[in-house]
Amino acid sequence: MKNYSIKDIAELSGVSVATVSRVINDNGRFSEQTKQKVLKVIEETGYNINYSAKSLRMKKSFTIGIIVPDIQNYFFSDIVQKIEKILFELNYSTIICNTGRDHKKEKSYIQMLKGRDIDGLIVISGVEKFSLDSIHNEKSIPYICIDREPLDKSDTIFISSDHFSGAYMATQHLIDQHCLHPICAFENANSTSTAQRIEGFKRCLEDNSILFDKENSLLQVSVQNLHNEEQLFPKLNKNNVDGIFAVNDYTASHLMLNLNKKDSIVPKKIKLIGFDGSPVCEFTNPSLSSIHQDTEKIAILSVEYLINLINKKTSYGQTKIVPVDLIIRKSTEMNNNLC
Amino acid sequence: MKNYSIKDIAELSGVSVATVSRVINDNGRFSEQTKQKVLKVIEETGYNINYSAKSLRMKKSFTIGIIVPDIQNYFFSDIVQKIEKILFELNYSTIICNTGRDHKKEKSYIQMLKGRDIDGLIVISGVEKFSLDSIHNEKSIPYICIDREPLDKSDTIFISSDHFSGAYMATQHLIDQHCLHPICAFENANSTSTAQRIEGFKRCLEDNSILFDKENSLLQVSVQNLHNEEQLFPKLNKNNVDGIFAVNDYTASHLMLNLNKKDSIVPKKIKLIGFDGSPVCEFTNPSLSSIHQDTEKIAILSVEYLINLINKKTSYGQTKIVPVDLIIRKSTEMNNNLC
DNA sequence: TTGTAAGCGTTATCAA
DNA sequence: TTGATAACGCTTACAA
Repeated sequence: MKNYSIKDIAELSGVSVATVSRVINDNGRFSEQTKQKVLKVIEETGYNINYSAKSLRMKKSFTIGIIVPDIQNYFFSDIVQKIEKILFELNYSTIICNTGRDHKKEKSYIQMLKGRDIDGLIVISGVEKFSLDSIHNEKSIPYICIDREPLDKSDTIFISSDHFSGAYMATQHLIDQHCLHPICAFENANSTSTAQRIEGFKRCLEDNSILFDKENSLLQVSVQNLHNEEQLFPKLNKNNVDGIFAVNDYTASHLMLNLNKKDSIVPKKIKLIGFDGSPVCEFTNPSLSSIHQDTEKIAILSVEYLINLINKKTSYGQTKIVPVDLIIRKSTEMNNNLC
Repeated sequence: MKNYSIKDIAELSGVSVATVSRVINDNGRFSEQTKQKVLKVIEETGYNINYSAKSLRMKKSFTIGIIVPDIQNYFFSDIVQKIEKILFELNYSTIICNTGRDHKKEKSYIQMLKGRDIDGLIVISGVEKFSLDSIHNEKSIPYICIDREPLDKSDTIFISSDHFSGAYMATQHLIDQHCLHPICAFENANSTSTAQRIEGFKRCLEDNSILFDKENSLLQVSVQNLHNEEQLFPKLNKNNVDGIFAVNDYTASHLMLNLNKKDSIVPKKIKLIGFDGSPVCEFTNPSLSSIHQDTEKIAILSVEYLINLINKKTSYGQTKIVPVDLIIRKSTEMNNNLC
């Protein structure tokens, strides 16, 4: 079997290439008879569209790029998978670009995506503010930013979970569970969303008249080194910490492992809550309270707005905030049932 | 900024398009002087290669497709991410096709990938034996099967973890930990790898003179319904089950949640071991023993052989088995320290 | 309703 | 060392 081209189909069905093209794309007029004839030949030959040629001609590739830091991360793979599913149903191909948080790799990927004439781009999270790096004009690719602030908001549509409120809810929950000295744990505060979560934490303390000071209310940890982290307990004890809001489940779950290594102090002495709502929450011991992000909604919105942007059906410069939910599990349970 | 083409670059640097192409691809001869001139213009204009045109002309797309059931699954996302990383370094783009285990979606994806003139394909796991569906001839796309048997072994290279030995090791470990009545738990045995794991379990029982019978040695569970599974305990009690080899960590971890819901019977009454070596093993309580798959090795081998296949540097019909490791954690610990 | 032909941006052949 | 040009497979005026 050779690779048939539209020209072969034209010859085999005794019509011109133009007609074949019209039939394939159901565009323009042709008789039912020719249509059947052509379709039959296409069926028989197993003809396959050549997208390179089509893209070249139409300057449109039916391809969407996704820039994502790390598909190993549950939240990212969840959202990517959902976006991909929706796009597939819309007949778009997806090129997933896993940057590994490497700025050079990101640049390089964007270069490649541009060269492939992608119709649109979805940027998920990441450290710096995002910019497509091209002079702002009609040639630039429509893109959507999820959980990552664009350098220029008028360039794009910004979609984000309500990180601030989520963090606020988490912190308030700790306080409601009688935590007097809650702190916020994180690995780094580089990303937009982490920064917002920390802000939410801070605001909640203030609203509850609890002193927030950078030195003692924030705890920077390195998950990699957590298992041989000697300084953790002294730090916690010094400030009488009885509640920890970790900015994501990854940090929270590792923290829990460490805290409970010798004695089970979560939730008895320290209550712990994470952020993301990942599956690991169910498996930790005790199970981990968390803030659940609505990835389904984020995925749907992202695709919807991107497609609208591509078809110029909506305007740039919008911001969409997606609500989050507090999921209460055992890691923040009160000590009613102490023996 | 318009999108510059090679023609623009040619004009701006006062040479022909042919020369520009030669410089860009460093192929053919040209003077150092022209090279510098052209490179300078490229730099200044921010010229970007048009891959559609290049692919169309060269019948080569510098793109590799990956067919994968579900990137939510840790093992898959791990391996996909590693493959993608290696391919990126080799200047290949990757199109990740998440089939959701949907046969029609898979077909549709393969159609699309063919239309994009992909240079090669990596197929990861999946239910049925894989076939590219094209008459076997020179036009077919080189592909690698990971953990999924090809319909025709002479068509491809088959790379797989040593599922059989892994399962054998897991089962032997249960027996070494004094389990007298081990069983094997799984959701379904559709995939090649699961079937092999069950085989390994079976053989190990036989080698240890433990009776294997389909009815009582195998336990089919539905993770979805596990939390309200009433029949689980009667089944286990009936056969005096004291050890469970679950064919993957996903099943194992959910099983553990269920088994320990009321009393902690793992590992005291029942020892439990999984397969995959996913991160969740560290978080379950008790931590989950498992068989670790060497995804790094699998990824490296896959890319290496695929590239060789593309460049006709190796031959079809090979099979590569990648060794696995037994990781012992608390879920299979013996009851020395009973109080 | 159908056909002809130009052109999308490359690479590669052939000639200079 | 360079340049002119055909060809890759497709869509789309424009013509018939």
